[in-house]
Amino acid sequence: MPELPEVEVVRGGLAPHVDGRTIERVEVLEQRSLRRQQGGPEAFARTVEGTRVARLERRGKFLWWRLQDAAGQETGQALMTHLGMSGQLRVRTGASVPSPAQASATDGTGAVLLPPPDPAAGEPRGEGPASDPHVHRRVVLHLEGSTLVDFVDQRIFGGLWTSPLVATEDGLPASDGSPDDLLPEDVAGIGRDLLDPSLDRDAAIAVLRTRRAPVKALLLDQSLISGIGNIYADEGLWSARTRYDTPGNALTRGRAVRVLEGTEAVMRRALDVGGTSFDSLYVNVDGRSGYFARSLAAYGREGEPCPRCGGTIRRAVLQQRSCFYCPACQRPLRVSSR
DNA sequence: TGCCCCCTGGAT
DNA sequence: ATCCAGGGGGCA
Repeated sequence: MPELPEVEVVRGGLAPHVDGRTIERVEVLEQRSLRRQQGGPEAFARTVEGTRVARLERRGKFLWWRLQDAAGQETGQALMTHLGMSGQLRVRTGASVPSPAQASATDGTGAVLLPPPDPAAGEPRGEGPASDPHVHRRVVLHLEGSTLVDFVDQRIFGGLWTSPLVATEDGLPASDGSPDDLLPEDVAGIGRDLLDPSLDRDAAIAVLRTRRAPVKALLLDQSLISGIGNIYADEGLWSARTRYDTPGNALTRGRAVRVLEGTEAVMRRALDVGGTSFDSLYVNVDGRSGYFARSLAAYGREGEPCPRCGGTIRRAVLQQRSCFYCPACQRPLRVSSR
């Protein structure tokens, strides 16, 4: 589900509910969701329980919670979250548990505020167990003030774990708005993302243009630039009239710039839409509702007309992932022999 | 740099 | 039954 804009929407929606709150208890319902935790669930609980949330930060698709102790000193550990393909973070507050009818109405949008499980009533709509988030709840974080954060993840590709903070290599803030240069060790190998003011675009473009791999593979490589997933890669490439399989070293500098700028623009638009469609009580974890229905030019539109030139959008496969592109206005490019 | 795998479903 | 799904890690 989530690429950078969706994760950022989650971060923004979650922050007011968790900032400054103590994580009193962690409840692990599915051990596989802690696969990446060193030392297992016990270490996870030990590192997280009793700490206070100092701040939420994000780089690319990684979202982490910086933790502090009761005295307000940071512990040097981050609570990592990655949503994988199907992960969601949902807030429940004791004061505002909606009726089952309200919960059903919000179900399709991925909005939050879940009622407690109600086995007697069942699902009032035709929503089967698979669309009932309770079925896929994997971890519950119990915060002070009757605030619960559910980690819901159908496919268990995402997860929660802890990672010690280290300094960035370049000494710059870890991400947009970071107060210092600390970031989780597990994020050290992840490139800065397109919303990060410290991203060195010239360097990224230079690297893109040295590689022979298809440009889409390079966009999806999180170590170079992070946050771009399958959808935004296709949309960014479409906006730059560039085919997914163009070798990186076939890109002119101008074209490489347009690919990155186009991808960034699509992400910012998605973020704007996501940002307006939820209020502070809802952490929207499903961009589909507001944004995807309308704005995608190519992704998922095989057989439909290209909104720019009227050509027919086609689907291809690269690295076991779908690529949607317009064969008419995204022309193949070859490395010029020179 | 490509393939395989990790998982659980929904759609066809 | 088969294919598909917005994630990434590990492997030759």
